[in-house]
Amino acid sequence: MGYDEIMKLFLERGFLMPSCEIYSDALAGFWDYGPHGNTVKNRYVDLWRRELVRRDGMNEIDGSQVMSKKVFVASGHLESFVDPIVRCEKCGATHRADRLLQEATGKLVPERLPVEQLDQMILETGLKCPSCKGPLGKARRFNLMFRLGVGAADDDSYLRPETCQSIFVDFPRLFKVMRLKLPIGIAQFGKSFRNEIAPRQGVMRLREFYQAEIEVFFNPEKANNLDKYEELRDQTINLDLDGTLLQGVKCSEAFESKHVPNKLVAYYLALLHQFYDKAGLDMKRSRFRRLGGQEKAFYAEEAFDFEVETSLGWVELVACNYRTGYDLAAHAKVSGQDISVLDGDKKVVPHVFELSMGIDRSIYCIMEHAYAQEPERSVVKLRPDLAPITVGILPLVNKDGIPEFSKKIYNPLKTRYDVFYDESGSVGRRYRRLDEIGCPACITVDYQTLQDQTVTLRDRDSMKQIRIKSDQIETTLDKILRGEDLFKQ
RNA sequence: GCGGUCGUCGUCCAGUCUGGUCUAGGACAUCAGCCCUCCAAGCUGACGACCCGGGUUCAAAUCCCGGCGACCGCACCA
Repeated sequence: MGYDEIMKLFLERGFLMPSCEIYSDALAGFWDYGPHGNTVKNRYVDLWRRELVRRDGMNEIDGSQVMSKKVFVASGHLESFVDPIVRCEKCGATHRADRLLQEATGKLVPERLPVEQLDQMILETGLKCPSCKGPLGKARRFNLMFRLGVGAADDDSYLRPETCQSIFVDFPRLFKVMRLKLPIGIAQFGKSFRNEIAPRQGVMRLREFYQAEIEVFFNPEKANNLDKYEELRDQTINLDLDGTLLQGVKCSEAFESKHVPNKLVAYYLALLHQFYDKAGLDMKRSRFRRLGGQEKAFYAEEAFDFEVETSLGWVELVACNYRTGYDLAAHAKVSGQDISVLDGDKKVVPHVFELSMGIDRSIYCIMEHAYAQEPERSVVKLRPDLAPITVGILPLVNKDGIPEFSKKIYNPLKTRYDVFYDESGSVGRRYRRLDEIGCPACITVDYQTLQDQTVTLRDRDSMKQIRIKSDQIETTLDKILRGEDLFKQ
């Protein structure tokens, strides 16, 4: 199913809407989650907590979104999270100054060259606009961070462009007071902000977006000394190495053939593969793509993007970056604090391997993979514990005491599950509506219920029905949420 | 940011070229009622829109300008 169908479903069924929609000056790249979208997001994050954070014994924090200027001096974002651009004075086209010069001179032009030097080079080479041969204006740096003025003094600060900087600056205290030992993962779910020049494609590129980031701190001398690696050594992943796709590579093979730098990286790639499998992605359409030198972030020594294939092409869901000691060393230098920690009896500056997950796009891709257009209906085959509604309670008819009995069933379930009570229209219509938002189960109260206290339980995917005792509803729902298939014949 | 295409009920479409008959029409969806013993049935009724601002005109959904947004292409994507 395609992007248009999914976005239509999102807009029509209360998953998502453009932020500030009713105003004419609404900005691109900002979206609000509606009730169903919000529930799916919360449930997705819960899955992330269960299957990555808790499973691996990580610590989760929640840092502030506004951070001081020096954080980004240290992180390199003030200097490097920029594009040097020049604008043509005649046709108005914007170009990357460094790339233009590189093309014209054939020499390497570092991206971080001061703008004065770029201007000088443009003057010397007599560079003109490649589109219209018009004169070029002054080069300037466009920083993708949102700047804020805090307090009456209007102190420079920034909305964080990635959640992980909170983890790095909090790390020294966390390590001490939480009695942490290397290797240790610190995780965070929250908002990040990037002033994209041209946000596109709905939630795929946002200016304000959710990330779930995991920073694994480890002793670089012990990157191959990891007991839990054995648990996942046979887990297979798909690796894309410079355009060559290796499908079904065992974690152990990936390490032994040196496709990944160490056991720790192999283990976390395998763990992430398992996570998305559980989240319901079609893993046959997934890969870890090793990034070449040009593509990597400025802080990454090795990088693998976890990507899935969708109607929009391959979409990056998680950047897996081996950041080395870059971040902690930089924060140590700029802050003047000692950020090294004790590992055994040796002081080390830990290295970092990160799993930087885009939440909004993950949810989009899971929905797209789960959406099926069947001849008679649209159905989203979400795994039950990600569904916005777990169960619908439907009286078959609106008379003879059936609604009353249905409400008796509904009321005690309300506080434990996401339940939806619906008595309007035909029962078939109500099934269809719930299918379309991914609700895995419906309970229908009929005349037999009044006789023997049984209700029908209807399965979203097969549309089959079984009868269960009404006092068995909660245990049955718990089974469904655990992923048990009660409708197999 | 640039270029192209476009913007009408929740959704899809008619109306725009050729200004007035548009008090903006239809279908689907939604809501209420009737009916109703399990997969979008039927009947009755209701709710509901010209993206925003300015201009031209006796008169603007319709023509012009600007803004915002969407899509496609370019560029960008730490």
